[in-house]
Amino acid sequence: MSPRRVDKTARRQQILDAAVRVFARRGFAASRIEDVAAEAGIAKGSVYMYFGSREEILRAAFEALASAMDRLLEGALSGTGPALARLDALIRDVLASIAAAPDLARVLLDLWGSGRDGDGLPLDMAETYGRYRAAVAALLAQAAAEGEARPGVGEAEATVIVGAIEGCVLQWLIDPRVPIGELAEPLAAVCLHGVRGRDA
Amino acid sequence: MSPRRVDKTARRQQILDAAVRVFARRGFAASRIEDVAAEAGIAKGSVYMYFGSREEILRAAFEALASAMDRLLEGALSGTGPALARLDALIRDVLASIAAAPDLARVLLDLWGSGRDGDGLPLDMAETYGRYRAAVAALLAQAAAEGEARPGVGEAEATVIVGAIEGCVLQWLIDPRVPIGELAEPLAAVCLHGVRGRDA
Amino acid sequence: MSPRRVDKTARRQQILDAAVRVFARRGFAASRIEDVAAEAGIAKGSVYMYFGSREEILRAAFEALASAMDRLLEGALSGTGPALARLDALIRDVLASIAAAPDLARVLLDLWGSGRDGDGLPLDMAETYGRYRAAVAALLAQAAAEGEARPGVGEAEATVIVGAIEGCVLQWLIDPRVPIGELAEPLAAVCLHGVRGRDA
Amino acid sequence: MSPRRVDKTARRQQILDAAVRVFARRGFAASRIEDVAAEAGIAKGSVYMYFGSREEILRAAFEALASAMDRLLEGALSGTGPALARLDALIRDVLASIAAAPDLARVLLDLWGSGRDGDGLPLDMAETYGRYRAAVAALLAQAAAEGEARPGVGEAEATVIVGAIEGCVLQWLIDPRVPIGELAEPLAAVCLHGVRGRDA
DNA sequence: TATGAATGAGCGTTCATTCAT
DNA sequence: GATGAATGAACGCTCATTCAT
Repeated sequence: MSPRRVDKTARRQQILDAAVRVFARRGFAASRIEDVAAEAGIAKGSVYMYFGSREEILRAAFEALASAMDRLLEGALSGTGPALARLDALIRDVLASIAAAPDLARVLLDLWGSGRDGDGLPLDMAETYGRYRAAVAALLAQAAAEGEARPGVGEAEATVIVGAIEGCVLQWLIDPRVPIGELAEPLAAVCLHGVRGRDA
Repeated sequence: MSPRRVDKTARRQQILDAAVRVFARRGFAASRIEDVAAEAGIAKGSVYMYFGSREEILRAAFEALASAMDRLLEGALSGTGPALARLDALIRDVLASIAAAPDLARVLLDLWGSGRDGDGLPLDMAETYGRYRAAVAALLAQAAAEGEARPGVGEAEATVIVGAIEGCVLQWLIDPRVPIGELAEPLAAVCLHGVRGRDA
Repeated sequence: MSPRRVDKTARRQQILDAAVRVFARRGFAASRIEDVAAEAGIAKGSVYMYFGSREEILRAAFEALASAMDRLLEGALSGTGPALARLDALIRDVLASIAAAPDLARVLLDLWGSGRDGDGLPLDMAETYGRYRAAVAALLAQAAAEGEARPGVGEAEATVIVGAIEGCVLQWLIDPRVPIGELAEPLAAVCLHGVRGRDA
Repeated sequence: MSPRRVDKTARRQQILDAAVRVFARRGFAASRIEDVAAEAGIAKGSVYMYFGSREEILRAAFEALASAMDRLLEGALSGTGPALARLDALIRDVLASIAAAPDLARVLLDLWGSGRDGDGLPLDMAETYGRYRAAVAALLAQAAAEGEARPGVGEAEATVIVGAIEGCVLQWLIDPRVPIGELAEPLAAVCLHGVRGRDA
């Protein structure tokens, strides 16, 4: 009548957190369900009470990442103030967000490659990055309207800026010695002014 | 040098090319030795006459990619002319190189994540990207010396520029609709002048 | 006898009925304890308050079937009147009994194969069918004594008659379009007179 | 250039034979692929070179059984001579066929129950038995035309005769002490003349 | 040299059973 | 009593690798 009570949502999150740590350490392909269970301190079979399959855990990690990113984009778009300042803030927020959850960020290495032919993981990373670019493009368009960006900046420049951010993350993922925490400043500076400098 | 029909090197290359096509299509994790053999038009067991293991094929792909990149970096560093022009040319060359061998480029998705705990693949991607950044940093330093870049540009800006290039490649890998071929121009423009523009 | 809502026996029967429906639908091998519990409207763990194991439920179904059959055989043997008439009635009763509880009958498909090496189910189906044959043989012997069956009919003919009955049931189990309800008449006719007919 | 050579068909048959022995012993549900492989003297994985799944092995057994039966029915229908004599011969042939391959016959216990909801085995046992009944019905119709069976014998009587045959097999499967080899005579006698006897 | 049949370790997933509440 | 979360042994299947030919 009063059975064992558990917060299923919390449990699921606990497993997801454990999985993210394991994925970060070994990569998704080399991560065994048993590793995840051990990291979560539960039995192998128990994982399947909360996730239907190994892939579903990866998808959950993707969703966590994507919704965090969407929150940031939303914030940048709905903010007030000059567009360029908001772009600058977005750059800082994205890097801060990644530094705050580095294990989750490491899963990007597995996520970027997902969705190819055989893996049954239609994560729609493409759409997520599309939204990313669209948000940055919108900020650039506003900045141009405000006279703070040169006329004509558009999708291509948005791709470059998104690329610069994600490319910095990529380098840090490949080599943790890359000082991700100190990159916000130069990242914003280069994106806004280039290496020739504000007045070169 | 004394070929009986095809020499070992050519055969090995043929298998590597086939493997790269398969990896590009399905990702390394989902690529079976049998798929590679079939794509190469040989028998499964024959692959092992040229590669010691499945991982070794991926390592060979990495080496092809890394040496192509080194060749480009070498060219940029040893070239003559203004450093900024050589950086601009490097950016174009990298993108052209990727567009010329898109399947090999797609393997980056698997390579970036390699070298983690469990996968027995000490590829030293980190060092490769370190050389990449060092080359760009050297160009920036020269440009600064030439008065073409603002003083103080260094490692951090090099990381941002490498990030911008690779981040554009990343976006194209995630979504082939991203027009990688048209990105050289805006990439160079943003890296050199930022979105505010040459005279903003 | 002192029920707190429902007594244990009724609850057990309720679970058995549910199990029989599930077994009939999916077969024993594909039937999960959870399916049975859901069909019974109780929780999975509760099944174990009434049955020691999954196999024990199947054994209970066997016992229900066997005791129903024994009741029928008992009736035929203890009845009065000509033996052949009682055999005729037995045939009708068996078919009627099966038509009255078709789900239970479907479990025969799982029961017939039980008791083999690995399944830990010593159901003694063999003995049940032995009693079945013995009863029919007894009726035949009486019929022969009454001059209503040819002399010499014995175990073998009993096996054929039991076979004919169960073989008709088998065909209906395999294909429900077989009109089990209309088979009593021709079954009795063939067993008693053959296809050549009463006066062929 | 001259790789190991095997007769794939023979190998497949060897595995099927082994599987049939295992299925006969433990039943399909309790038979592990590893048991089959061990019985065949090969490794577990090798089974999958010849069968796509565990179920496919059972299906192959079904097909062997069904085609043997079809051959017998074909023979009876295409034979010459009085229809009743051919029915008599069919009965003997079926029993002889089963006695000649008792392990294969034991698989019937698993086959009869196949094709239910959850098991993904659309074996069409129903159609096989439909052909069986149709053949017997055709023989009976011919016999009636020849004046050797009473008019009006039809599908129902065919069902009874098929039932009698298969029901005898069933009893032998349940209890190997049932003398299947000695049942042809009484089976034919009862089917043709009933227990009252030729001239009762 | 090339082959492809054979291997067997390894893993994802299932589910009967247990037991704390 | 009743529950349902948790367990972990078990098994189907895969596939990198080997090796006899």
